[in-house]
Amino acid sequence: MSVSIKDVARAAGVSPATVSRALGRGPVSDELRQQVAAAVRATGYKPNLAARRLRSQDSGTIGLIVADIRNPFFTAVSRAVEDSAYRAGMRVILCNTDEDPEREALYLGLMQEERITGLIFAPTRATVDLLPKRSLDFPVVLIDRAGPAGVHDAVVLDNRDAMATLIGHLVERGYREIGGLFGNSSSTGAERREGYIAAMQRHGLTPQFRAVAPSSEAAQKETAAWLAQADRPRAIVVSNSLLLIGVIKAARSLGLIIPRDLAVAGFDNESWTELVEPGMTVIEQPVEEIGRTAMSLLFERLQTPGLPVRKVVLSGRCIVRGSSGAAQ
Amino acid sequence: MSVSIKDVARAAGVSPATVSRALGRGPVSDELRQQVAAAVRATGYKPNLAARRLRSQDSGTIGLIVADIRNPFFTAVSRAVEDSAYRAGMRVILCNTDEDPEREALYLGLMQEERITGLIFAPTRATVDLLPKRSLDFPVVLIDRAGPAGVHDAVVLDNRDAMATLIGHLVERGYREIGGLFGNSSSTGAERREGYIAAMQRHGLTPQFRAVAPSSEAAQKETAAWLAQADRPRAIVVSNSLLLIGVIKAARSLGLIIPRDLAVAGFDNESWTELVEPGMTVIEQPVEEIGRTAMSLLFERLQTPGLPVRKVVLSGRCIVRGSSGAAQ
DNA sequence: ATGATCTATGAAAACGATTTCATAATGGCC
DNA sequence: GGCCATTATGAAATCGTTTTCATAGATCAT
Repeated sequence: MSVSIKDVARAAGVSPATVSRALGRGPVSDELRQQVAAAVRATGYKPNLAARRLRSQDSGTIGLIVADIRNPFFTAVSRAVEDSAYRAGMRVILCNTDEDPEREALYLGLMQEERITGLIFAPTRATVDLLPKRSLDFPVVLIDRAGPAGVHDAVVLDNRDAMATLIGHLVERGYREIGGLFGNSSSTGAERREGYIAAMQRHGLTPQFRAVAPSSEAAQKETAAWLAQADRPRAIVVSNSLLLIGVIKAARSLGLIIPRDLAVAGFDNESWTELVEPGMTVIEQPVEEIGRTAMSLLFERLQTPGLPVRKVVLSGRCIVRGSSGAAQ
Repeated sequence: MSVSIKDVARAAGVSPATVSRALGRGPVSDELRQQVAAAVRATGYKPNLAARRLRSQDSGTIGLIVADIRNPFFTAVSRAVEDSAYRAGMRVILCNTDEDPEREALYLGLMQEERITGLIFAPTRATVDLLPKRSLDFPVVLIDRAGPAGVHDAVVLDNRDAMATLIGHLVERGYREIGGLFGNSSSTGAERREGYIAAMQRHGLTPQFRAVAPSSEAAQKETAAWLAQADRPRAIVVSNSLLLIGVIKAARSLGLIIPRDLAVAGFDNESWTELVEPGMTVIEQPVEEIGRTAMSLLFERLQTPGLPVRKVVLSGRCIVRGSSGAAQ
C-alpha cells in the first residue's frame, strides 16, 4: 500500500536509520543525503506521523478548544494560534464546544488520548473550576476566560477597565440609567458584570443588569421584555456581539431609535458594527495579539516548566460610533 | 510517565490483549470485562491514539481544508462536518488556507502524512486543476467549489440558478444597468459570473462586471472607482458577503443611498445583512445541509469505493430585503 | 465416552518510524 | 607507523497498541 521508510532505504541503497537521519537531523554524508532525497522523490514517500509520534513520544500537536467557532473573536484567535504553531513546526487540533460542558469534557479526554503537547482553552465557567481537579499531563493556557488565580497561565482582556471606559463614556454623554446585559455561561460575562457594577457605583449610579444564555435570540427576548417596562434603562452595555445583535433587534421591534431612545455599546469590533446605522460603539479586542501571546505563554512554559503562573491582561480599544450619541 | 495498556493489564490481572478486547470489541467474559473497567478507572488509563492508529492502519480522522475560516459560511459548514464526524466516532483536522495555493499544497501534504481517511476541501481555482495530478490515497469531497467534471465528488450551490433568481428579481424591480462584482480566486466566483452573464443576456441586457481579490478592501476600492464613472451601474450583484461589505462602504463613501441611487444584492444570509439599513437582499445557502451532505458523500464513498462520481447541487433561497427596492 | 466444534484467553508478531548501541573507517598527533 | 578520538553507518531495540495464532476448557452431537 503506502511506501514506508524501508522502501526508501532500499531504493537509496542505505539503511532505514540513515533515511531517518537524512530527513531529520543527524550526521549523514552529503552523498547519501542526496541519494536519500532522490529516493524520497522517486518513491513519493510521506512519513507516517502516527509511527513518528509513537516512537519519539512527542505528538508535535497543540490543542485549541474554543467555545463558539461562529464567534469571530474565536476565529480570529484561531488563525493567530494556527499561524504561530505552524511557524514552530507544530500542528493544531481545533475543537468547538458550543459552550457545552459535556463536550468540553469529551474534548479534554480526546486531547489526552492525542497526547497533545499543550492546550489553549476558552472554557465555560462550569468547567474552569473543575479543571484543576483533572490531572492533565500537558500545560494549559486559558484565553478570554481566566480561572482561579495561580493555576493556569491565561491571557485575557482587561474587562474591568473596558467596562469603566464604556460607562465613563456613556456618563459623559449624559446617560445615567445605564443597564447591563451579560452572557451567563462564561467567566468573561461575569467579569464584565463586576466591572459594570463597580463603574456604576463609582459614578454614584444604580446598576441594573440581566444575564442570559449566549445567543442573540435569548438576548432579544430578554431585552424586549426589559425595554417594555416603565423604568427601562436609557442606555445598555452588552457583554458580547452576539447579544448585541439581540439588543438591536429588540429595540427595533419596539420602535425605539438608537441612540435617541436608547444608547447602546458593546464588545468586539466586527465589520458589521460600523455598517449598521448608527454604527456601534464597541471595545475592540486585540485578537491577533491574544492568539500570539497565548502561544508564547505555552511555548515558554514547555521550555521552562518551573515558571510561575502568569496572567497577561491586554487592554481593549474603545471605538466611539453613533450608537452612543449624546442623550437628549 | 503515562499509563499504558500493560499497566492496566497488570492491575486487572489479565493480558494486554484482553484489555484491548474489553475496551474495543471482542469476546470477553463479563467478569473480566468488569475487572478491566475497574482497572481502567483505577489507573486513569487513556489509550494512545498514535499507537492505535499505527497498528490498526486507520487514522479515524477526516481532514477539512477551508479557504477562509473567517467566512461564516465556512465556519457553519465546519460545525456541521464536525458534528457528523464525531457522531460517527471520527475526528476532524481543520486547516485554513486563506485562499493561498502554497498553503493548500502544504496542508495536502500534511493530510497525507496524517494518513487521513478522507478529505473535505474547498480549493482555490489554482489548486483544483492540479488536484487530479496529485495521487492522494484518500477520497476527496469538494465543497462550495467544484473541480473538473467526474473527478471528485462535490456538493455545491446551484450558482447559475441563484444568479438567475437575483437578476430576475432586480429586472422585475425595474433595474436594467446591473453590474456584477466577483471574487477572482475561487471557481465559485467564476461560476456566479457565468450565471450572471447568462441571466443578463437572457433578459437582453449588457453584462458589465469586475473581478477582485477576495477582501472587502479590494472590493471597496474597485467599486468606488467603478461607481465614480458616468456610466456606472444602477444595481450591483456581489458574489460573496466579504465583497458585499466593500460595496456598501464604497456606496456610502460616495454619498450614494441604497437602494435609491444603487440597488445591491449578494450571497449568504449573515446576521448583519438584516441589521443594516436597508436590509440586504441575499441568496441564503443551506450551510448545515452542505456540511452534512459532504460527510454523507464521503462516508458512502469510503464504504463503496466503486461508486460513480457524484455532484450534489443544492438550491439557495432568495431573501428579499430593502437593498433591492424598486427603481425610481 | 469420544471426537469435533466453539469460546475465552494469552503469547507473540506487527505497524513504521526513531534512537541506542556497536563498529568500521577516517583523520590527527606524536 | 601506531594509537586515540571522531565520524558515518547499520543492526536491532523500542514506542503502545491491535491482531493473528495457538491452546486449554467447555459444549455438543453421536
